[in-house]
Amino acid sequence: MKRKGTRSLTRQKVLHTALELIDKEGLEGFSMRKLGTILGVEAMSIYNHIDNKDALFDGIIEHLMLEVPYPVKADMTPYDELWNFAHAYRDILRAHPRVLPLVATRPLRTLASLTILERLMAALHQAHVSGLQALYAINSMAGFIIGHELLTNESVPIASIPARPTDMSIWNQLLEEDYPFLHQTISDLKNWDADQEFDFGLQALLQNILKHDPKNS
Amino acid sequence: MKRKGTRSLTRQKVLHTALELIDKEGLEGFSMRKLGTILGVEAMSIYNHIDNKDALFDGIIEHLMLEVPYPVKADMTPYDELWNFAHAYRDILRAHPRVLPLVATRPLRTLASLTILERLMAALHQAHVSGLQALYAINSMAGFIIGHELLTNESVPIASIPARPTDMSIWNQLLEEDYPFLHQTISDLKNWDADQEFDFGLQALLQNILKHDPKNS
DNA sequence: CAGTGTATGCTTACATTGTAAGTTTAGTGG
DNA sequence: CCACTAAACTTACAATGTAAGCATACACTG
Repeated sequence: MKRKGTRSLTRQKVLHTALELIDKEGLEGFSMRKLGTILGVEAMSIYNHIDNKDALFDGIIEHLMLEVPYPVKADMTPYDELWNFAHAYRDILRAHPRVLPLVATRPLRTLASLTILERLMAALHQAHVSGLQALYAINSMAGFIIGHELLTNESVPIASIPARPTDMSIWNQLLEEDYPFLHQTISDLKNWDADQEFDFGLQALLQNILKHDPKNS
Repeated sequence: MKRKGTRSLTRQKVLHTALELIDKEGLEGFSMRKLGTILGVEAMSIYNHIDNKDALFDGIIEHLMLEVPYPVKADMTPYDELWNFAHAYRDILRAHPRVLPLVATRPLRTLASLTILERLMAALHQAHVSGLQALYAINSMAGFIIGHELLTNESVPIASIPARPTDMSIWNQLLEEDYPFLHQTISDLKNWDADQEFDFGLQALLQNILKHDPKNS
């Protein structure tokens, strides 16, 4: 009985394992008791390292945000810097699809990503976008990233358009006379691509955000 | 004991009351028992009208989507049609802020909003945007709307920027030397406006989406 | 109108959840 | 080596979603 009372648990280990558990079983499959079992510990022991379930979730998100790599390369244009960050952020979200509802739902209550924000502001400043405009730009981009990921992530974009070409059951019900334009795009659906769509929207946003700048650097 | 066995409950009433309950108490304050009490009925009776809690939530979302008015005016440009729809959609979301996590999280599994989709496609077609491009455009817009609303709605945009000018506690901790660009925008925060930010992003998106069309109608 | 089927509501019951409260254990500093 | 303390364990409870079975009253049948 070597593990009784022994200090083996750490906050890091709790967060890490919790993330793994959610990745595997989803949010509804998650419970403090299961987490405890995996950690080889009673559920209540976890509460020595985190305040409660909500705080645990906040910790997981912070943990995730810290993993977003900020793209640093020499002589990068502001456009590319924003573009690459957006993709890096999206990649993290896509690496943990079942955590997405958490990220989307709860505000960042931490200073963790201030550094990232500062760098984005710097990039925009370089493109002569600053102050409120820069904030608006960043928030618009962040909103788009999260929102688009929600719509795309094992789910169905607005009004039951199948995200994956596989589940086209509903589309077969579309009568040509009722929904001519939708009917017309059924054939295009096989070429639908989430990444392309993301790039489409991101490009539209960034081009307009940075267009006020005559020279692009 | 006049109400025993009497058919008083309807699916509509259940959905409507559930929406009200969530509006008032939030998602975590919601329970089948509370809903039953309000309806003057035992919790289990509700299950005669809906399959389970999840189906109830789906129903609420569908109910909400049906309330989004599609803007119809004569001689509207496609741009204005999309613009107005985006605002109508956002208005509904903002009218029920505590339902937002639901809308954001769960896919539309219903045919309810196909009509809206069809009309958006028509508008885009009028602007000579069709097929996959049109889908990408609509989904980008929808993603932006939901995502931005999530970031704005009683919450904090990426990295603890206060959505409302009121809670600026964190910003005071910003040292000028560590975050010069952020520090610089503190003074601008009092002018921060969610609506302006939304319009900023929406405009950026729509302008680029429709720019392929030389004449704007 | 009598009888019967069925949709609707009620009652009871159970497993699962988060976590408060109290107890035990084991490493650490004196 | 002994007391202190942090960490883990145990127990307990209230709240949740919902399965199963029972009761009632309305809608038809004849």
